[in-house]
Amino acid sequence: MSLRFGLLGLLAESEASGYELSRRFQETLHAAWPASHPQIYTELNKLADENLIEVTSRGPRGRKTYRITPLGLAAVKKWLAQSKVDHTFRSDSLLRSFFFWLMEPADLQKHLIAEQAFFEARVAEYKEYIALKEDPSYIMTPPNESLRVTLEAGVRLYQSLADWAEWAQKHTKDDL
Amino acid sequence: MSLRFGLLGLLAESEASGYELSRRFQETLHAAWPASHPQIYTELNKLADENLIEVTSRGPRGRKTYRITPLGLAAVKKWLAQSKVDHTFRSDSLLRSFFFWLMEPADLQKHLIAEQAFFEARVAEYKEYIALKEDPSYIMTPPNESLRVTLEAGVRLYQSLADWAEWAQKHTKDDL
DNA sequence: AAGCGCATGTAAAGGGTTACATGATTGC
DNA sequence: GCAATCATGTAACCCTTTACATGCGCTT
Repeated sequence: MSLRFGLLGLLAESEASGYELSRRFQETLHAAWPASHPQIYTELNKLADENLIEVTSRGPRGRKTYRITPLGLAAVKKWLAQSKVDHTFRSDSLLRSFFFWLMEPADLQKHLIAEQAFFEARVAEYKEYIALKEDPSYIMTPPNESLRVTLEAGVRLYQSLADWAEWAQKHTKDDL
Repeated sequence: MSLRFGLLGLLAESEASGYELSRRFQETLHAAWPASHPQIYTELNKLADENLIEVTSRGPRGRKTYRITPLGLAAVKKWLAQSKVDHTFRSDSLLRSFFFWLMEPADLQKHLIAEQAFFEARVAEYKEYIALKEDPSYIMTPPNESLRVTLEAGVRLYQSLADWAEWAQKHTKDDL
């Protein structure tokens, strides 16, 4: 159910075509909610059927530009204000940690070092993005303010996992 | 693909029936990889077909106890040592944060307070679990050592989100 | 004219949730 | 005898991924 609201949320900011939404998903929302292009195009057609969005123009190569309707805007706002947050959490990374005891110590150390590097790379990526926004020449629109808040979550989340991976290296080494 | 390895990993520790595995998933792995009972029973039958596990006994009420086979044990170990970690991350909670600018300030504050409380409750839960393990009378088996490492990840992860939710309250308030 | 990027889709398969269904055993 | 818990499963539906398919427009 979240994909549709991700799309509606992006369209609340400005009109866009499926292709543009696909790219914006890739660049930003992807970190919190991955979506592939067939899924996006399918969902856009459904949203249009339900009158939550509408086609405003057709360009070259069959390009369709969508705009959110008042009905659609009301739907996102209702989702944000009234629906229960789904706290489902799935992580291959953490699932593996339950079974570290089945790994060769050398493999485990290698694994944890790679994990730490991965998480730190994410932290660096988000910090760089934040730095761009803190440049005084950068125009702070409301959507950009929100993006700033999301990026802060990303930095903190991945920093905590990087620290964990580092801690786990020491913790599992001591026990040998 | 991760579900099967979650089941194999649990069976590597000891024999169990589908019902027991279902309950153990609920208690522990659930936090990193939720699984419902129809999914578990279906997967167990597939694993048995592929000779990765085998039925060792049948009890009352059609109860079947499964044991991991050497083939199955090799499969989990290979998964742990050789397969790429899937870093896919999905979070309704973070997705919403992209669209905070669409919320009424009062609703946003309420939302962030509730999120903080939720994350803090998780932290408390995991810390309590860790405290149990740190009791000197507690026997530290290898699986329990790993569980300790996983719980540490849980504490750090949810603490970072709780801190973020608190930070976001201030950050979004200042801008009004 | 060839090749790349734009642009949208369909189809099949896999993974996951929810609802439905059934029946045995235990404890009161 | 009744209710709760044990115990396993099927069916339908939804969401997501991957592979396949098509064609336009721009640049070289």
